[in-house]
Amino acid sequence: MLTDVNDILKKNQLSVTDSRKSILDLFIHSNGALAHADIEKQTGEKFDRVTVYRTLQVFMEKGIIHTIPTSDNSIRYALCKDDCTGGHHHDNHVHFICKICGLTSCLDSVTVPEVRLPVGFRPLEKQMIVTGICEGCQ
Amino acid sequence: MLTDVNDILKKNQLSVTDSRKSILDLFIHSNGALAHADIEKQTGEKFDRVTVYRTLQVFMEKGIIHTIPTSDNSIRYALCKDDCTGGHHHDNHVHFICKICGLTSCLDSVTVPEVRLPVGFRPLEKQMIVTGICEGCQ
DNA sequence: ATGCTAATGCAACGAAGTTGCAAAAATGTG
DNA sequence: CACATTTTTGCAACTTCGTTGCATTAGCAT
Ligand SMILES: [Mn+2]
Ligand SMILES: [Mn+2]
Ligand SMILES: [Zn+2]
Ligand SMILES: [Zn+2]
Repeated sequence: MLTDVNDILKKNQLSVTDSRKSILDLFIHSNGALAHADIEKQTGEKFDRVTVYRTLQVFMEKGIIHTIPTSDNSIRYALCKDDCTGGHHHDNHVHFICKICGLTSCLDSVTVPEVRLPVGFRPLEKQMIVTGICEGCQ
Repeated sequence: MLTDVNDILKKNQLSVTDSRKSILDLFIHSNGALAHADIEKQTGEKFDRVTVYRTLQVFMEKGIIHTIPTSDNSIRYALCKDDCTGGHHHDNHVHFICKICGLTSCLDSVTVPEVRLPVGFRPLEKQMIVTGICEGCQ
C-alpha cells in the first residue's frame, strides 16, 4: 500500500498541490475518520473552506476516501483500501462510532453480513454502523 | 397498534395541536420515510419551519419516530413500532433506500444481524442500511 | 368560562454548503 | 530554466439548513 502522498496523488492522476498533500497526509496519519470540520481545524485553517470541500469531493471521485453516514447528520471521511477506484468502492466493512469520544473507525477485518430481503427489493450495496464504546473509552 | 392521531398524542402525554396531528397523520399514511423537506411540502407549508423541527424533535423524544441516516447527509424519519418509548428505541430492523426513486423503507421483518467485533469495541446499537432498487422501480 | 401552561410563528442569527470568477500555482514542452 | 497552457485555489456572494429568544396564540384543567 502506497503511503507517500505524492505517489498516491500521481497514481490517481491528480496534480500535486499543497492542500491535497496536507489533507491526504492527515488521513494517512489519523486514527479514525475525519469530519469536514476536523480537517479545517487540523490543517490550521491554512486552506479555504471551499478548497477543503473540493479536495474531499475529488478524493471521493477517485476512490481515495469513502464516507461514513452518521445518525447526527455529520458525514465522516476515511481512507479507502487500495482496490477502490473512481466510482466503485469495495469497502464492505463495518464502521464503529464511539458514543463517548466520537471516534469513528473502519473495522477492516469485519465484513458486513449478508441479509435476505423481502421479495421486490433488489440489494446493490449494504452498510453497517455499530455504535458503542471504543477501546480507549472503556 | 393505535392509528388515531389523537390517541397516539394523548398516550404520549402531548397536547393535541394542528401541526402535531397533521404531521403524525402524514407519517401514518405515508409509504416510506419522510425527510424534513417532504413534511414541509406535504403539509402545504401550513406550518412554520421551526414548528416542523420542534415537532419532529418531540416525536423523537417520545419514541414515536426514529431517524434513518443516509449517505447524502439528509436524515429521514419514520414511525416507530409500539414498544419504542422515550429515549429507548427498539427498532432493530434493516432500512432500504431505493437508488432510483429515493423511497426509504423500514423492513420491519428483517432484523439487523449480529456481528463479532475486534476486542476492545463494545457494541451498544447497530444499524444496517441497504441501497438498491425497490419493488416499484424494477 | 377563566387562568395557567405549553406550543406556535416570527425575526434574527449562525453554520454549512455551493457557484462564478479572477489570481495563482502546477504541468509539460522546448 | 522559461514559457504557454491547464488546473487549482481563494474570495465574495449567495442559498439552504437549523437554532434561539420572545411575543402571541392555542390547548388544557379546574
Ligand atoms: Mn470505512
Ligand atoms: Mn425504520
Ligand atoms: Zn471512544
Ligand atoms: Zn424505487
